[in-house]
Amino acid sequence: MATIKDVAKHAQVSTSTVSHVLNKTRYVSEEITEKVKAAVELLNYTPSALARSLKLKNTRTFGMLVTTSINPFFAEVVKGVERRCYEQGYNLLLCNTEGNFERLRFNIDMLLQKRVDGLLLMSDELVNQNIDIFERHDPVPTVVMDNGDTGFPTDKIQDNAYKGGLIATQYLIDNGHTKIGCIRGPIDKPTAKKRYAGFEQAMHEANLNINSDWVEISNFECEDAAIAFKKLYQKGELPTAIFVCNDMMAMGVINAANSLGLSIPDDLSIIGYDDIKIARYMTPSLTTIHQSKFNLGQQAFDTLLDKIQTKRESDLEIQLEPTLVERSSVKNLLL
Amino acid sequence: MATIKDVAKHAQVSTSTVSHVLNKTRYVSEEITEKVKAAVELLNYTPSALARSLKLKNTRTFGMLVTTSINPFFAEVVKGVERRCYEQGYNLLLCNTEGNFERLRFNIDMLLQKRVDGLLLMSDELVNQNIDIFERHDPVPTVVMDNGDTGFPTDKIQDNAYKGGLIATQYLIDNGHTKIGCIRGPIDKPTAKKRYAGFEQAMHEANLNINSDWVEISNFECEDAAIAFKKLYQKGELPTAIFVCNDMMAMGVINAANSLGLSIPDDLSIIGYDDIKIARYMTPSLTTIHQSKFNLGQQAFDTLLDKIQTKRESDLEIQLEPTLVERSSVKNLLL
DNA sequence: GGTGAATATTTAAGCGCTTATAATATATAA
DNA sequence: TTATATATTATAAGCGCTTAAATATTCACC
Repeated sequence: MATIKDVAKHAQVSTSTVSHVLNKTRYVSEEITEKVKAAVELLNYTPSALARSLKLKNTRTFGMLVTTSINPFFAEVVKGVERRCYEQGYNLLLCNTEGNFERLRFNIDMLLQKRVDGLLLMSDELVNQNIDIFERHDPVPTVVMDNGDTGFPTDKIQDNAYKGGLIATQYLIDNGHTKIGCIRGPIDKPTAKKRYAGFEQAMHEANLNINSDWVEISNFECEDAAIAFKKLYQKGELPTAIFVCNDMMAMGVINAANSLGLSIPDDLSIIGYDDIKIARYMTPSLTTIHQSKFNLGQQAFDTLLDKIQTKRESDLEIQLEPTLVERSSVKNLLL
Repeated sequence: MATIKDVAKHAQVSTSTVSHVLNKTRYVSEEITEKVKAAVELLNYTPSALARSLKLKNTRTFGMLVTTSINPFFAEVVKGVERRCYEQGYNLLLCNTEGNFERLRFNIDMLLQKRVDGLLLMSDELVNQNIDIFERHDPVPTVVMDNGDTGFPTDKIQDNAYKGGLIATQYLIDNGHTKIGCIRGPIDKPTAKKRYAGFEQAMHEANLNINSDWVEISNFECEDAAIAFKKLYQKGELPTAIFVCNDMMAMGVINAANSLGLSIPDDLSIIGYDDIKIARYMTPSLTTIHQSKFNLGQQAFDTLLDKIQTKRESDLEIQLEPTLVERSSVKNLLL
């Protein structure tokens, strides 16, 4: 593989001149520029970003940690990040933690050895774990995309989960529902907690009781939500509406309800959360809380880039506001 | 940031000794090993993979190009690759082409500058385009995960799309359907072509006519498939079953059919292709052709790794066999 | 023609590693 | 005791780049 030296030799100039014409870092005469370019062409020269990075101390690469990129929610956020990377000439090293803390540690180690310029963390495993990894290394610019407490200072960008839960529940109430259930996320995940807190608050404000038979805990996945719903179903009387705390679970619930002979929204109304791309194409189309995942991704990237470029010391905290998307999975009981 | 020199100085040994204890590349006495490890601990030393790679001429990083990682099919394949990367201590640089050839070129350029050890290509933009990019650079071990002709020699790993189309259609026929339509993928995509060819063959073998009113071309996405179905619907008589050439399109079709007042599978049977994770949770659960995306990803990784480790010159071509997954979206007319 | 300023190019050090080779200390045999 | 083999560690070159400093060249002006 040709190096800058080979190019220099062929063009009969010094390596520094080659470097300067390649990077346009200072004036080089027309004649020499041409010679260099010809040599580059001839030798199929491709500069080594490795050597360059070693010298420059930056890699134009970000590392991103995600619980599982297979989940449409994460996938859409990653896409937003990746898009911005492309636009800004960065690359993305993507790692899944698959819910495994050891894997998180290992991946962060590798990313730091590869000297990524920054880190994007969207992995729950992080939260409330001892982050000695970050103490062990020099601090890398980081932005966390999660609602949890991280235990170390960092930029944070997140959806206003509390408000989202509130809006979702209020919408059900506004449609005349009073018997309202909830299939929520894990007890220990801050995002799940906040969405549920919004639910509680809305119920409280409307002077409605929360029937504990109608509250199930699940894990944000299709499969388990279907199971959770069946459990709820077997307890006897059904609520008329359920706030299912993310769209993937809503999909599982709709499927389970259907196979139990329930028609949505006629027998049971469902509202989801996230507005993943496929929500619109569920049957029935899912009414849900929209959070802009693409934006979340882009903003996270921009925040990170800003931190690096401006060497900002302070930590930013950005909240995105969720909005309601009305589709066909909630029945209006007042009509 | 501490370097190997700092560690050496603190441990009062040479850098070469430090390197050897870190990499276990030769015997170092117990005593000195301890001293080195203590210094590493003390200084929070993290070796620079950059410098290491520059010297060693390998990065333990693969680049992967994907049309769009948001598509569940791609996402699942990527996940398989990523899993394997983790297991083998590799990292993945993920790039989306978003259907843009310029972006493909640019990304490949970046990946090669970053000196990835290998390339995984699962991007349609590639096919039949002039791949001067690969001529311009030294050859990088590459595996293509697509049915298309690449125009340059490479390992290839793909699903037997023709057979999949055949199986899907035969299943509809075996269930008593004779009026069968197809919503297929783009004319110019080899995968789409092969799936459709399987459809044609099955129809032919069963002496069934293909009604051109019942064949629509779409683009493997929800949105457009919904539109395509509506077009088909407006033409008059409906088929009793449709082979929809991937699951995402099937989701769009089911949704569209529903909003037109059609019940699936009672009024219309649908079979999909891919068996993406959410297929089971569609309403009704989607009968489809399973191709092992996770396997596809893992095999692609393994093939690439093998190519590198064994310096294999010849090109491998692996076909994965699709299988039928029976669920609830196809009605048996014979009962 | 000689001078200094401005312009254009080269030299060489260094980024943080690995590793072939050299050097040194220690053990063994003659 | 000396020569030789063995075990352990150090020296130094080089991977492919960037860039400060040094050098060479051009040119205006007296």
